[in-house]
Amino acid sequence: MTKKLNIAEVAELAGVSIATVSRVLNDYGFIKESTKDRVLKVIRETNYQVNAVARNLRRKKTHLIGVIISNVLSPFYSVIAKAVEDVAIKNNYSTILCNGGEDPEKERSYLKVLHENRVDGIILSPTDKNADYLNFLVASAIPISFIDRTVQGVDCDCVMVNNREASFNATELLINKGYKRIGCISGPIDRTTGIERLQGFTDALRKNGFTVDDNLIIFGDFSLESGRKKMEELIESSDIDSVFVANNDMATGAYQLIKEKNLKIPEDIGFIMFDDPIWATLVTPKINAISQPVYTLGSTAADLLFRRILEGRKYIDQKPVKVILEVDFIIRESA
Amino acid sequence: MTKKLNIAEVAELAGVSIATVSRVLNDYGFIKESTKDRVLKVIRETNYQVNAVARNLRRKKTHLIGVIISNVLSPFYSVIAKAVEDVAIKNNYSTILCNGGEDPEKERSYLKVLHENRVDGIILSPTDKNADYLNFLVASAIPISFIDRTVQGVDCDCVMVNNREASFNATELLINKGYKRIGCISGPIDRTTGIERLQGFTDALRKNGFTVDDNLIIFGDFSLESGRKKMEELIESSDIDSVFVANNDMATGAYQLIKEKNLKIPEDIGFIMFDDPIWATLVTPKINAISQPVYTLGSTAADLLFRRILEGRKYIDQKPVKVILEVDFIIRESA
DNA sequence: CATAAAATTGAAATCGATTACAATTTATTT
DNA sequence: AAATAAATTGTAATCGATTTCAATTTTATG
Repeated sequence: MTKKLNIAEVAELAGVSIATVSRVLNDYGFIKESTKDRVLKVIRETNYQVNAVARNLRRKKTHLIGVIISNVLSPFYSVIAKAVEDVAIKNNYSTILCNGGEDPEKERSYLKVLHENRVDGIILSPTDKNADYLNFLVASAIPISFIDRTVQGVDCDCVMVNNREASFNATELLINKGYKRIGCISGPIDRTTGIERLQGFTDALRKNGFTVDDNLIIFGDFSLESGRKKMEELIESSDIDSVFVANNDMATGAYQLIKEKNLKIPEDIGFIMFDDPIWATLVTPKINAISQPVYTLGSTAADLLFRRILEGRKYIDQKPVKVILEVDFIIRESA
Repeated sequence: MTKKLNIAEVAELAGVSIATVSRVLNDYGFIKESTKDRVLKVIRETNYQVNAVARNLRRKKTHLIGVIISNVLSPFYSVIAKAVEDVAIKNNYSTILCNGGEDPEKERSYLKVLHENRVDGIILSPTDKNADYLNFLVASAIPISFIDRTVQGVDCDCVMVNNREASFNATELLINKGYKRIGCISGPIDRTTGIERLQGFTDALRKNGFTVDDNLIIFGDFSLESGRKKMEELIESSDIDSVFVANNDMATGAYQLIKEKNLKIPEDIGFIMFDDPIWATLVTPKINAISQPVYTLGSTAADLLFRRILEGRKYIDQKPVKVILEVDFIIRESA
């Protein structure tokens, strides 16, 4: 069990002052080659590693960013996590990943932890219930980027996709294929993604002379389980001939149920989903899907964040940017 | 833009000493109710948040653990990440998630970052190339748990599954179904998971009087792309009638290819895979799979880690534990 | 009421680095 | 060789908390 040294002990061993060791650690100022070598030798031999906690305290920078997403298990969010992490590494930052779980309480508690740990920035896919706390964070000058969703009344950089338009197009495809009783498994309407996708759906119905039948619209919580359950309810209560599902996890659940009930796609039921999970092309027939530029979503949010983090003074007072990325609607064989 | 206060300023505002504020923050020692209320009032009104960096420095504890997995995108590792995070929260810890990417360099660099940041413990799915550095970490008394794989010559707690036995059983099923030319898409043999699963495969062949034909064994790197490519090579070079794929990502790629080539499962080709991704039951026919207790894998590793972290003195010198979990071999319709 | 015990508070050391500034050495320029 | 500039190193303050120890105030006890 080797004792863990601190900078003072390294200095002692090398026969120099603490300041000199710090200088070689950070490679700045003037140091004679020979003393530098001597210090480096000690560092190497003792396996000394700086204490980043002390360094961060002094520097008032942690080189840490926090990411709060609602579900690491979802292929959608895990790609985002990866993208953010990639950008972070490129900027020499590490990432604290937090699983908000669509739970405002948990989200709030994570925000607190991240703030207490003085992360240099936060990327958040918010649940819309923590506006006050978020405004407090914004006020205390910690950069935040929203991803996938925003929060009313909080003014931050954000990156999203054209949910409404994409949902509109998807629904219209169903209409054009001749489906008449089109169901929708929507997300919660207190998420911007939930409401916007639903709006796109109803927009399309109205524009094409359909009446919007509330019985055909049912609300899940974006989880697989809810997708499955809501699909079952939809099939049993209303006589739908097709369905638009508002995200990949719910779509997975819905598809499970359709398969169990032995319904044929696209004959018995037309199927279109927001997101394009890997299984969409593995099953037969292949599923029509709205493919989001997920990686870009994440990397863009991270880029925005680092712009503020790194070029602080220059960007800090700039108005927040809102980036809307275009999705790709892929027509395959399910409607 | 509210200024961020420190404990001294809070003390000032409340008209007490720093020590007193610290006492109410941490709820210990004797404090008069009335002064406590006064301090709490100031804290509330100013939205003061402790600086965890300073606290961590003084306490020599960060309440942070690090998790290095090789791919957040893989459903396997993302479940592990979730499990670890769940356990961490329960213990009032936060998690720094790092994507090792099957790259020893990157893994090494992350270990360094985690160590510098003085995380209280590390969970690692290692690549076997950083034994020295790991031993150095072990020596400096930072608790480590291996998950999914181990490293030769490094003595840590670890949690794995019975890879060899499970692969044996899976392969034997293929044999019993009458397949004669059984291929294997193996993982890299410098990962314990790679070698063990391959051993299970060859064990089964030998026990059943097959000769082990090197042409039927091909090595991927556990990624989707490699699964796809290796499947193609296998089909073109050897005339296999069935295949055992050593993990879910490679299996996904392999399945993509099989579908593109319009091969029928299980008639043209029998298919069995290690892991049980969500799509295994979505496709037709459903795929036989070796289902790992993934969540338990993660939570167990985390439990072991926290045992060492929290009950330090008591466990610190205890011999490392090795936990082997049983997988579930699910026979469906693909062989 | 004096005294001991308990409660309450604060002063100052500490954690381990960074960094401004001062001090000393060495090199360069007249 | 003296004066000046540049290079090298060290001292001490600082970041923002926790915690030990001592000092002071209250309360309890005989």
